[in-house]
Amino acid sequence: MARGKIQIKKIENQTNRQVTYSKRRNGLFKKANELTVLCDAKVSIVMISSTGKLHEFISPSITTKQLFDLYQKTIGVDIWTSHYEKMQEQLRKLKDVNRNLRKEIRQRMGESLNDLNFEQLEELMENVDNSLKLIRERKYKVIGNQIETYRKKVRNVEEIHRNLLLEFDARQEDPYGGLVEQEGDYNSVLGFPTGGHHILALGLQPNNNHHHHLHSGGGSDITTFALG
Amino acid sequence: MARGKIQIKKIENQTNRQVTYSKRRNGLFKKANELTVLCDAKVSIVMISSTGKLHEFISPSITTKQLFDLYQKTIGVDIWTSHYEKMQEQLRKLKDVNRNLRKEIRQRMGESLNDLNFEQLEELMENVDNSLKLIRERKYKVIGNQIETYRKKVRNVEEIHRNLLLEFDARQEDPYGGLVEQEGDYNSVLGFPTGGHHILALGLQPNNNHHHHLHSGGGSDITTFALG
DNA sequence: AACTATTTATAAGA
DNA sequence: TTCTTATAAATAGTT
Repeated sequence: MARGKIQIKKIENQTNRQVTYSKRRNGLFKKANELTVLCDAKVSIVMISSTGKLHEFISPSITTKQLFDLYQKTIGVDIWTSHYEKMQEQLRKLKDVNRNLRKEIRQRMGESLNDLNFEQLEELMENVDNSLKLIRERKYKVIGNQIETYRKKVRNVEEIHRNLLLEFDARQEDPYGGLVEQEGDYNSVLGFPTGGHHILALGLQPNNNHHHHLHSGGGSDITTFALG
Repeated sequence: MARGKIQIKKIENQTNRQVTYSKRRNGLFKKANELTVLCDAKVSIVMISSTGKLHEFISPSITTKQLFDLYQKTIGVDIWTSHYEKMQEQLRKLKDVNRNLRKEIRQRMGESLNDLNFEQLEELMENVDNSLKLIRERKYKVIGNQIETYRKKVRNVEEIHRNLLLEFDARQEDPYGGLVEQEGDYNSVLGFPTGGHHILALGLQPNNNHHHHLHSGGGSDITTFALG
């Protein structure tokens, strides 16, 4: 539009084409900006040059995505948008449900009771009381199970004990081997890594007031034990 | 740009603004079209006027959607997809939180206790027990408030009653007017549409066994009342 | 919408 | 790319 009129048709010279693209792109963006300001409009320009380069103009008051969302809403609904809106709706509902669940818990914990009237409080109390009973019941059942388990373990230990005694009687003439080496079995049977000791330790505790010393060799020295 | 230079700032006159918008929009689209042809480029322009109207230009060789898809691919950060994935993540988390909240409630209701061990049951029981105390406290407070409210109403009624008796005494000589006309007040003060009657009806009941008659003129006639 | 005096954009050259 | 500048095009204000 200067130094001679031109035909509006593709510029075949590649360099010229790129120069013109650059110049006119600037011109277009400048005009778009003026339009934005003068007319309080929102403008988005996206362009891709013949070499594949992308340039965009967007009014300062908006983002390309926002404008595109608006465009979709106005022109027609595409799949993505409807999917997106469904997800938003779902999110909203979940948050709502969540809030209500939290409120229910708070009320069951004795908080946020201000909007409940007398009848509702009465109902809540009865409900929580029932729950308490159920939990207590369950607890007793768990205790019962544990007792039963221990009872079985004890029976097992007693059985082993009996067998050991029999074995001990059988080996009266053989002083080697016997109770001491077997002690480990008690613990493993009880399922106590260390605590198993207690059962034996409580009943029989070394009395340290007596200065006793372990002798090597067989003798009449006896370590004394006192009840703890 | 003609008949005088203009400042690039919002045109305040609404009509001028719309005229300019229309003219410049045409100019912009014409330039965009020239750019498309001359430089073999792809151009999309989407604009929304200050009145909310949407206009678009798109190069003949492409659709707006295609160009936006290209835009996404080129800009890379793929605004829709990342947004979409964030939403899905958010949804997933919310559902998770939701499930946990429901489980907590069920446990507080004495259900789904199977995965709790003895200590956890003990803790839960204590917790629910505490909650129960809080709710009971609140209930008592609500009861207390109600009692207080009624106490005030009763006091109010008593006050009115006293005043009526005084008035009644004062009108000993005037048998006209008095108790009957005032009866309506009792009800309204108590806030009972019908029940209010009881309180007074019990205390003060005309004894119909005595055939009493209201005399005109001052006299010593006294209506007698008996406890109901 | 059309007109037109001016401003602005820009093609070609440097 | 940028600058220059002659000239084409756009457009502000008016009718």
